[in-house]
Amino acid sequence: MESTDKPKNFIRGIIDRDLAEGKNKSRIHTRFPPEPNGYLHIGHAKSICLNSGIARDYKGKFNLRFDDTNPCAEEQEYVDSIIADVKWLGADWEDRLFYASDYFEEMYAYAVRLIEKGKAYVCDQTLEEVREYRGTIKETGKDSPYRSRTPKENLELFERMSKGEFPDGSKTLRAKIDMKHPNLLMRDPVMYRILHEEHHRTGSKWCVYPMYDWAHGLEDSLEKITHSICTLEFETHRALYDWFLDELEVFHPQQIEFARLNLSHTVLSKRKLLRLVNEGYVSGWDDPRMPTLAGVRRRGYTTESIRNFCDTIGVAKMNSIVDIVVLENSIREELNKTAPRAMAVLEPLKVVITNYPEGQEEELDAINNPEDTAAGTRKVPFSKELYIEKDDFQEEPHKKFFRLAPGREVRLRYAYFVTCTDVIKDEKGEVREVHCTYDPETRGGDSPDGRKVKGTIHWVSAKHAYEAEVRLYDHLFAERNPNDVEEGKDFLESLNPQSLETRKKCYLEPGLKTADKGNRYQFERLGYFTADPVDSKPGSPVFGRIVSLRDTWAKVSKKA
RNA sequence: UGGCGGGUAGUGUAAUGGUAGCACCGCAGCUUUUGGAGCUGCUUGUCAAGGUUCGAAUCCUUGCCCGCCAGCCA
Repeated sequence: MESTDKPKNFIRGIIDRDLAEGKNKSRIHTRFPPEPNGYLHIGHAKSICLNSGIARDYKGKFNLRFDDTNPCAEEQEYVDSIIADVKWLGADWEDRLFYASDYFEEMYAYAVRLIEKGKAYVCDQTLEEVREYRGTIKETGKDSPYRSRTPKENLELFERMSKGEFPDGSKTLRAKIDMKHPNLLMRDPVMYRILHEEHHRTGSKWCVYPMYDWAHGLEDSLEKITHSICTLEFETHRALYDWFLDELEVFHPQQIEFARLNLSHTVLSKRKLLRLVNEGYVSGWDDPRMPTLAGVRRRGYTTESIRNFCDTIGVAKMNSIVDIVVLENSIREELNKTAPRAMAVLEPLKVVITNYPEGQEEELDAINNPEDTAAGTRKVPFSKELYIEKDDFQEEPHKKFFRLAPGREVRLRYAYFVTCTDVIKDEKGEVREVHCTYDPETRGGDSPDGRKVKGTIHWVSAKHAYEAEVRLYDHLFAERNPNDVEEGKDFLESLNPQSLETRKKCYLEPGLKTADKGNRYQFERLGYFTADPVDSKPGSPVFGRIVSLRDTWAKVSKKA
């Protein structure tokens, strides 16, 4: 590869070699083949970025294909969400959106060819019999008694199967390979099963449906895919993939396997995510706490951040668990550069500027983004009564605490130097409000006499502040380890209780009232927040935290 | 006494026989109109034992450890 900024991995190494050898006439064609039985999650993003990234960098093509060969769990809603998510990630399939179900006719014809060749037969064994005859890891299998049917018989039976003459499970079409093969998958695998089930696209047209191993290679072959990239658990399937394509003597793509993504503290299993949705633990697949693409998008993650994340984690064949902080870092890195700053107070403490004229108001200039001068400035209203963050005041300051304390002068960001003169407490001894004096000479936050303050704190004008709702959900749904649930325990028991969403009132500078849905902000020192694209209403955005506190995660990790 | 695939700092990933690098985490210093921002620096690694070689993370042998496979799921 000529460019060094492109990701390096073993798959690109294979492609470089293939290209050097002129394989497939130096054509590169990849695909992403999800089954529409759930929403896509961050793990899928890895595959999408890998496949579409290769097509992009090598000037090849990339297909989006729905592997909809099992009507039982597949739904149009999932198809729609997957299309939206892949598009959001910026993968471009141009006009090549395909469905395995579009190939059912061709697959059928190929199956007939295999039967004619004497390489496939109709089997009447029950599920239990098939299992029993398959043998085990240590013992070889036994031939099915139906294995010796003639091609003529098989042809006739297969036709009757597809016409719906037999009930579900009564017959299968099986490849005739080797019941003693050390690889269990090669012991006469099922190619077609009978399923009198409504398919989300083909309706009731079919009642025999192809199995993954039979269908997938054909789909790849039909689309002239050059590199069929899939996850590690399909490694043992490659022998079968190759066997079918060799027997059929059709275009033969190369299957390459890589390790799927595991994220620490994160559930990345469609089955489990489906339970969270169905059992009401979350509001839906796009709940901001979900690791689905719809979820992280709603939470405030950007396309760019997910793509950078995928580049960062790399591609290999080793099973590994990527630390969740790597994901968080990817969005933090971007938002630090792009998100406008705003002042906000989550835990208010009232501050009265005693020497500020009663009823006076003024507007001060605040920088929108110190990382990006082009973002300009905005006006922030100031008045006699303010709110500051409770944490920004300590009556008896610790050694390393440089913010507000009795007798101490600090800067109100973009406003004035103030000095704390009084602390007002209630009968319980709790600090209710703090009185300060301000220095009118320090307007804007700099002192003409050059005196320095050690702390700068953020604030909002009590009178002007916009009272909004913030949601402090913690990151995703967290477990100590994704696949490491104790024996016999439900994974729900290991969910991090801090994932639970907390809603609270907060005070924001008034300009945020008109924040558009999906806008992202850095609330000074409090973190990154986004105006929820789903729950926000015009004029009253609801803000959700995008990145959770690093400290929280440190605590969780220590406990775990 | 099955088959297949893997083991590189704490984590993840490069280096296809030629200086073991990068990112995240961690630590230290500096800096900042709030830092979880910025800058600079630092610690830590080739599963083990043999072998081939001038030279091995890389090739060979043996061992150890880990993952996947016994759906009419994908």
